[in-house]
Amino acid sequence: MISNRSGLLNFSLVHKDRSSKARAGYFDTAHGRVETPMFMPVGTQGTVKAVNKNFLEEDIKAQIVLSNTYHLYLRPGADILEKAGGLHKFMNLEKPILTDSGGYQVFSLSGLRKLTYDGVEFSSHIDGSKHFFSPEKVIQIQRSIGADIMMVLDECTPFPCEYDYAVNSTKLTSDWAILNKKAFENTKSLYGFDQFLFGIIQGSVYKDLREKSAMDLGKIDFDGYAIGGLAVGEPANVMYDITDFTTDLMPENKPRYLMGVGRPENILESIERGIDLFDCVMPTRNARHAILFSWEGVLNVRNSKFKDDFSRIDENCDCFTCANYSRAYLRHLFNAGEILAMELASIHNLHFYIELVSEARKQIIKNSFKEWKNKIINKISLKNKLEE
RNA sequence: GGGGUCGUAGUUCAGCUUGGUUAGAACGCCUGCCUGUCACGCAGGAGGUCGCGAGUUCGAGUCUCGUCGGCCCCG
Repeated sequence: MISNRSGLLNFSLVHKDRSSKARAGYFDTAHGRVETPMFMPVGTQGTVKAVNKNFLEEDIKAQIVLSNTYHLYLRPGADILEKAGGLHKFMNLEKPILTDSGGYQVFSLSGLRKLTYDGVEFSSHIDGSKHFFSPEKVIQIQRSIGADIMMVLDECTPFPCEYDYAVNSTKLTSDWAILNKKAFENTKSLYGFDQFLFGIIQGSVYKDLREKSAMDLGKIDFDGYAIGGLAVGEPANVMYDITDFTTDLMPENKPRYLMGVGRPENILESIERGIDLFDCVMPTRNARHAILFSWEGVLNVRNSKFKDDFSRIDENCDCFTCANYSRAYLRHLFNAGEILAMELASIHNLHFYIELVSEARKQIIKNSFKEWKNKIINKISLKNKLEE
């Protein structure tokens, strides 16, 4: 049965941690189940950069991938995606897909943009052509994409952000949320399966605005709720504080998604504060820049000390890269500018991120999350200090 | 043997005509950064007795002479 009503996503809590707000759960989409906490690899342009389908599914074990409305709208365009039968068929991925609305791009590519109550006018980073995004337009595009989970159009405030600006911005995001929901209800899935809609709570670093935003959005029955506007340059303790504050105001029976976060330690701290979903470019972008994550901390595999280090990146990792190649070989590939370097590093980093959240889930169910989290974070930061 | 030409950073070169702060570039090397991805990107750093020796000059990578080495041409 296809529905164009939100509030129908089946999210089940499997276990709640006794000593923190951490929770383990799952939800189902037409393209499969997502176990939470979960990390979503970022596939902005309909591809997780440098990683093919086989590795994504079988080695990395991604359960859901994030893509992007702004980028797919500009290229290849909604018409091509419709002709292809949606993004799943186009990129040949039978996994759940969540699409960001483009709200972040409006903020991050803000060189040329004009915000009004009706939407945002912006110019393409590709050819400079002018375009207009409204809540309705963004829903329509996400229908063409066929994302399992669509995100509302919002305004992502920068950091620092003046209080007065944040007040107006948060109000705009709340007003847009209503329009997003209406557009969602007035349109239908194009490809024969249910799509869901998540709202985004804004409010910058101001608790009263976060509270207002959470209340406004809470009145609208979204399938899940995201916290936006964090990890944009504010100190980590501020991010944790706002996250902790905001999750208390979010429905318990719906997925909570902290957008754009983050470093491994950010993710663990946020799981502790009640977050279920994450996405971040860090494992993939940093992989392409030779930064590898591991259970022992971070290493820059371009460093000369690895030139004759034939050990694996991480003794405790069983990803394809670690099973087959050494640090010295990775360093050689990066130094030589070989494409394989980015592929192998991306596979490893994504494998690590997904294993990190999967292990967190197991620890939550075992009621040992907090101890485990402290141990892991100490290990990672101790190693990072030794590196200095 | 005679003539020409070139010797400057690890590499390839610029600077010399017209002498003047701390001799530059590219690549390479080293290090750091990256949080709802436009970008195999961005930022920084180390590295040179300017082949060697004299001379002219207040001052020489630059002008003069010698010398050593590479390459080319003529015998």
